Amino acid sequence: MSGVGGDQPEIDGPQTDADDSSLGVRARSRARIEASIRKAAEEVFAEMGFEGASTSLIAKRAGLPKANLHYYFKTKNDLYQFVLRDIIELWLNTAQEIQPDADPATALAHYIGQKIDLARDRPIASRVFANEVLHGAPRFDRFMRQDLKDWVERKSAIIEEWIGRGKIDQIDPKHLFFMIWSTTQTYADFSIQIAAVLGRRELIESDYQLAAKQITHIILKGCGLKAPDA
Amino acid sequence: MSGVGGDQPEIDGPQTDADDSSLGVRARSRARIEASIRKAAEEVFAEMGFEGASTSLIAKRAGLPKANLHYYFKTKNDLYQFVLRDIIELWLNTAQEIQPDADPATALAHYIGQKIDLARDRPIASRVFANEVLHGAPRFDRFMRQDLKDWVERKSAIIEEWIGRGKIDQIDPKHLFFMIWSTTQTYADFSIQIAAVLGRRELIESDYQLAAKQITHIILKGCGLKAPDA
DNA sequence: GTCTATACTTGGATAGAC
DNA sequence: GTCTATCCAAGTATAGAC
Repeated sequence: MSGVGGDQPEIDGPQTDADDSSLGVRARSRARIEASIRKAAEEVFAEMGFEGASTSLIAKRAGLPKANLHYYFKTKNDLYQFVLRDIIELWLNTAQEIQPDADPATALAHYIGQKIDLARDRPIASRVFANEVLHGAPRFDRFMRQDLKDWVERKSAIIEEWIGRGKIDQIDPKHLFFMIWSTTQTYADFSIQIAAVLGRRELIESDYQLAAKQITHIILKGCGLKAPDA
Repeated sequence: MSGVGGDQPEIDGPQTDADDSSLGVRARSRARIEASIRKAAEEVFAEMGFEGASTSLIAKRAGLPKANLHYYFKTKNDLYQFVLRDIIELWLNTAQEIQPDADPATALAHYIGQKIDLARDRPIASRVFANEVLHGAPRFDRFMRQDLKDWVERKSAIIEEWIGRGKIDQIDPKHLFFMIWSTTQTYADFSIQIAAVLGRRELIESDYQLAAKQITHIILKGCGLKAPDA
């Protein structure tokens, strides 16, 4: 059952009406329910992992009976795929500013800021992603070997071009991405550990700000860039 | 012999591991079996998480019947604690070279190298740790809020001293540790993702070497340090 | 479309023979 | 100390009433 896109999860439900005229109200209602299921599922998958998550708990948090959830998503795996698709989209939509003609310092600073914002605003999505990868990505392989690999290669080519033009030190672009991903996502995935070390119950706004500032400073300076004028 | 599994939760005992030269035949046999159980358990916990791991699979991989495993470890949680202790020790034994009179560049470079070595040599232990933190550290809280927090505060005080003496740029020591942890451990925890992006089935020696080199370079330069003479 | 009740399966843990 | 057989709880999924 590997592959996110190979066999797409049925976001339209078990049996769509051949008749489109009934869409309106019903489809809206369905969309609302699916959204509340997705939110509950994301939380539970993040907390307990795929195996640990129980459909009954997800149903309870979404405020409907377990059997009803199985009406909307035939299997637990279908529901999981539904959640993952959302997360993949978040990932692939970052780093828009990394472009050949951009200023490297500005673009990288912006990218790091974007990733820290995601860590603060969507930590749960990040944890579902991390959990999947951590456990061997059995339901995620296609995304990583195709979409993500392509993404990195496109972005790395741009950085290579920056290097060629002498706009940035000669570093390995791919490992630079691994560095940016890890340093920023750690504030979502391992926020509990960081909060514990900082003596807090949970991270606060100034923690994220300091993190973004210091990560940006060290990486930019480490790559031979000066802080952007911003 | 009296030490039959049930009466003493192996977790908290000061009991040492494999050094069994002074023990009897029975204890030696017990230690061997416990070691094989630990190895199997570490693998299974890393792959499936705590909830997903089944004692039957652990028993199977350790080459003994399930009931027998429950003879050595009364509950799944006891076994998990047993595995965690080993990992905690690994963590707390790093960064010996971070000392007030050390050269910052040398000490940090060595620490980063040590962490990358761990990522390469003990990725499974790292993943069990990561999984525990990722899911809210329900069985790990005390370690993080006490031992680890103390550890970071001791080490951070040393770095503050370096800063005071002008040996290193003025950075936040704690967030520097978060940065070193995340950039290095990502090569264990998310090695599957990194390998996928690099187009490999698994990471190879040169990947770790390049990672260590680039992480060290960027962090040292980013902190205003020159590469150590080494 | 939604809910109640239930069938079926897996997995943690134990009893008791050897 | 070790193994077979078994109990019991939890969890996925479905049948069928409304």
